Amino acid sequence: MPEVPPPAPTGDALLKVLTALGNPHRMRIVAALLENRTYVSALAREIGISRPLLHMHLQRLEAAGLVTGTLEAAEDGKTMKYYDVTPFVCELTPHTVARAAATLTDAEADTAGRTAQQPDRSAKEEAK
Amino acid sequence: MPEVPPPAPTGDALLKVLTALGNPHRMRIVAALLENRTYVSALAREIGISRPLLHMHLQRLEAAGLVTGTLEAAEDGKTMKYYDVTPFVCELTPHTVARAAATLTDAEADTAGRTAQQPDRSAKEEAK
DNA sequence: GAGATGTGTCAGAAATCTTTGACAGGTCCC
DNA sequence: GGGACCTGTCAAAGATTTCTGACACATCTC
Repeated sequence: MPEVPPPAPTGDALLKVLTALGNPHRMRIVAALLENRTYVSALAREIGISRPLLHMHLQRLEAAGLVTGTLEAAEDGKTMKYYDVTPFVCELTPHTVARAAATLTDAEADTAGRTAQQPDRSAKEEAK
Repeated sequence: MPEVPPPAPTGDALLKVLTALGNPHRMRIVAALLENRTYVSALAREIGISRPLLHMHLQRLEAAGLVTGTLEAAEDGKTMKYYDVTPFVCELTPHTVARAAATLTDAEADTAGRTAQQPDRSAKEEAK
């Protein structure tokens, strides 16, 4: 097993995780997916929301790196998208929050697209 | 130190923490307050936002239990509200999220039924 | 008194997030 | 050819959150 480094998330990454998890539906989605992986339609029926809505929520969770979706072919040939939760670990304390806040790229001028994910980060800010 | 009990936050409490922390300004507020406590007006100048806006953000953070504000009298008699960050600890993993999701009192919009339930227990300041 | 500081509140824009309904495609089985 | 499933997308409403400009009060100093 490789060394487990301190996550030390960048400000943007932590912000994405927090906004992704800060929603009742998405918390329930993680809970349902942790118990047993399923595909989109079944999950929508399970938690009682529409498919387009679930699709959006899953996209948000996946963009934050909390779940991963894989397109799989069932025996009968139908393609279904199964989702699994990522074994993420994130410790939330004043210190970790402050540390992340220091690397927040506030004016996020990312191209407006639906596949918005991990913007490149190269600038490290040096305070004081 | 004695045994540190697992926080085991209720779904609503965790949700409140996540939505409170899931905002660039509020993350920066926690960071600034961790470095040194201040009063509202000074903090507003420090991070460059208006006082009413900061007031709202602080209220949100305090409602989540992440910071605490105390009204103190300066030497010259002016009353200023100083804020400190609470030493919160919250581990974010699929398991903790799922555990919290199980106790979510989400559907608060109960159109027909009237269930006795007050998730909000805020102590009001005594009006002058 | 005026002017500086501090506190808090309020309505209303502005921006963002959530949700719905309809649409597109695909594969199977009767 | 339907249906019954699966996948995805889109535009537009609906509901929240964010933000700004005012306003109110208080104290101290000039």
